[in-house]
Amino acid sequence: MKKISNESSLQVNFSKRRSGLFKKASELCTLCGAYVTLIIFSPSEEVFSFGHPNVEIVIDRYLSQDPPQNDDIMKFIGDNRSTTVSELNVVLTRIKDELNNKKSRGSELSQPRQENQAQFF
Amino acid sequence: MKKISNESSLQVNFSKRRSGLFKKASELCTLCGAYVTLIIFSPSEEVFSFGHPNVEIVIDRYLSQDPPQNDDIMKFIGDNRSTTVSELNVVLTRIKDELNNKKSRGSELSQPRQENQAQFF
DNA sequence: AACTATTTATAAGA
DNA sequence: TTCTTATAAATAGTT
Repeated sequence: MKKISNESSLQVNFSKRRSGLFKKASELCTLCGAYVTLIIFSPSEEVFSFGHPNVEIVIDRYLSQDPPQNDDIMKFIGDNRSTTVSELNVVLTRIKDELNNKKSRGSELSQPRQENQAQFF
Repeated sequence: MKKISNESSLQVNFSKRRSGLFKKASELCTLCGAYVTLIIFSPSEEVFSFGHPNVEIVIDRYLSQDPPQNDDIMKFIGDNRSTTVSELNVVLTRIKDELNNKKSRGSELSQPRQENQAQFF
């Protein structure tokens, strides 16, 4: 699985998959009572978001985890039955970036978390 | 579509759908080069997260939108081909909570956004 | 956890 | 874009 090169089919594909993702996210809330937030930026910087009960509450809860749970990534890998190599690459990229972030992080938002997380690495 | 009452089938269902959602989120990143974050809290408070390039970057970008785009919810509704009544309820709940949040909001994290958003309501 | 019948999502084309 | 439809994938229920 690789990035779609054709511009117009990328646009169509993005639109369809975005819809599908939001639908499944809301179904997970309804079916299981989960708290979920999903934020998507298109390649052209458009933002689309969903949150239950709302985006900010889930973000707040995520950022104020004490101590932060870093095993969530592992849970994802372990649970994903049919993960392909290229999908795992996405996850590995995330882990790499995550590790880099421990060392140099700039935004005001992330700052408060830095001290907490530092203990874990 | 309604919340699953049976505890063990809820657990199984949550596990399967969570995997599916993470897989689709990572596929959207790979296929379309989108920036995505997905945060899920299970009913038992476990947290699962995914982000590309990572969770914090997408959150930062979402929270620092200036001006914040409030039409994202409408885009979701307009785009979702086969949205059912119960799924729309989830969205409407979000809108309601969002509106409530404009009036009373407490957390440090959300505070900076409050002024920006107030102009929109 | 594995199997499978069924439903749903998606890609490609009109 | 929207609609159609063949194919692929996800899911629910079962064992």
